Amino acid sequence: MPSFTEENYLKIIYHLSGQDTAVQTNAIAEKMQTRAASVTDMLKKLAEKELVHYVRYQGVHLTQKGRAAAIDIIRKHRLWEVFLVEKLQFKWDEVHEVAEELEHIRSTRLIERLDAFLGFPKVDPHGDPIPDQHGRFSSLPFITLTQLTNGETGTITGVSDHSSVFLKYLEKLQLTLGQALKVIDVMDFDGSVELLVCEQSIHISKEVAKHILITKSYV
Amino acid sequence: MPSFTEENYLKIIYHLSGQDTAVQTNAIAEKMQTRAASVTDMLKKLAEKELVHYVRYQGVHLTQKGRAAAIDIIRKHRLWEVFLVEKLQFKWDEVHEVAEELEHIRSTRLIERLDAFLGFPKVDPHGDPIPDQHGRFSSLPFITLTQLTNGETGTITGVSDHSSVFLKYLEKLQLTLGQALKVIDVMDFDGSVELLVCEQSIHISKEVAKHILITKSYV
DNA sequence: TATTTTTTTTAGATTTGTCTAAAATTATAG
DNA sequence: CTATAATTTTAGACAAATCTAAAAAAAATA
Repeated sequence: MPSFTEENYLKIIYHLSGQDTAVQTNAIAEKMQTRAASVTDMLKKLAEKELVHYVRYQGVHLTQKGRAAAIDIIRKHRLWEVFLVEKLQFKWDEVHEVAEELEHIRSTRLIERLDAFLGFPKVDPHGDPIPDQHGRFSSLPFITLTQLTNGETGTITGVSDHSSVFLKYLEKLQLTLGQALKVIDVMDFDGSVELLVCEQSIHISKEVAKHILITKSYV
Repeated sequence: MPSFTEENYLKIIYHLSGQDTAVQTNAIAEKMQTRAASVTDMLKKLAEKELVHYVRYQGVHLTQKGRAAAIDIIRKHRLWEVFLVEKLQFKWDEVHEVAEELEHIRSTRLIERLDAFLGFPKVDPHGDPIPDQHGRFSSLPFITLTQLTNGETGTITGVSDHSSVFLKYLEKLQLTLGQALKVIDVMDFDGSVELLVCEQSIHISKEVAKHILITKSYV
């Protein structure tokens, strides 16, 4: 079984993986808050354990086994986040750090019973889908708010930045999960967006819009 | 803040501490499943951090600071055990290992909210008292079943062995928390005990009786 | 294509917690 | 009270995960 640290590497490699582009050493180093040399060392070890495919100077990608391990950690992380918000009254911007710790608890029975206790939730407090026992996502087709054009409407179903500052900012603007909105105008020069939310007009930057995930509605 | 391993040492030293007798290196080694040499190394480090008083060849005992840290871990361990039994339908013999992991999660907010969520329980599923935020126990005066004499009655309010085998055995005999019982006879030659439980007579060894904690009733 | 820059890897050291084997200390027994 | 036994500590080593500094490879630029 992978160590605590190995699990963190796998999770980060998973999140950095696009469709068949290899993940670079430096990218991992930045996310792990460590040095490239340390990453190289770890990649060799993970390759040894057949959790990643690794070719020197070419970056890595996960093997089947590595991906399964990563998804398992993500499952645990997201279930614990639901627990913290639903049962312990944490706010959506308070859960990340604690879930980072809880995700490493090793007990299959625990996580299956937690899942049942929570009523088999499909998404976490940020709208991210929770994989089932077999690692399958019931994935809703997300688009970002920047992909909506003038006059289109949708519902906020996720966010792609989990930092406390970002989430607190959204909350202040009432841009929380489930919120319906309409794009009034997208500014050409900077991509910022004017929205109609709760019958009020608000204005957000492109940077913010990029991290808000939408399910389009066709009214 | 102490490391994961340091926390385990503190907890074990706490459990091995009697009234002002120093705890021996070998005793710690046995509980930690490690070698005496490793324990010596760790004791030096804990002494450095002022978590224990340590004199070479004389054993250790906890400082105020060390005791507070140990009690904090015990509090977390026991609260998680209550959670596992009350909310996730674990049995009392299944919780120990998982709680050993959960007790190391570092979040004051988490543990205070968990406490509230559970309704501020006073004892864990084995009857052990749960210290409050300030490390205070609401300690009931326990005696062991071996201290009851012929004809005396009492209620099971705790156990001092948390192993799965022991707990499963008790369960089979219906010797669970809250169970009322009466001592019919204590055998002189081996200290084994004949009990009246649920209107049935059962016989248990001294070894077993020693680990059953009783609150005496005066009927 | 040759040169510079960026990225990645190697080599060697450090820290944490562990180990074995041997030495030192304390306890026990005749 | 000395000899033996048990306990504890030191010395030196190891594995995991990290680091710095320098070398190697790949990418970018002229």
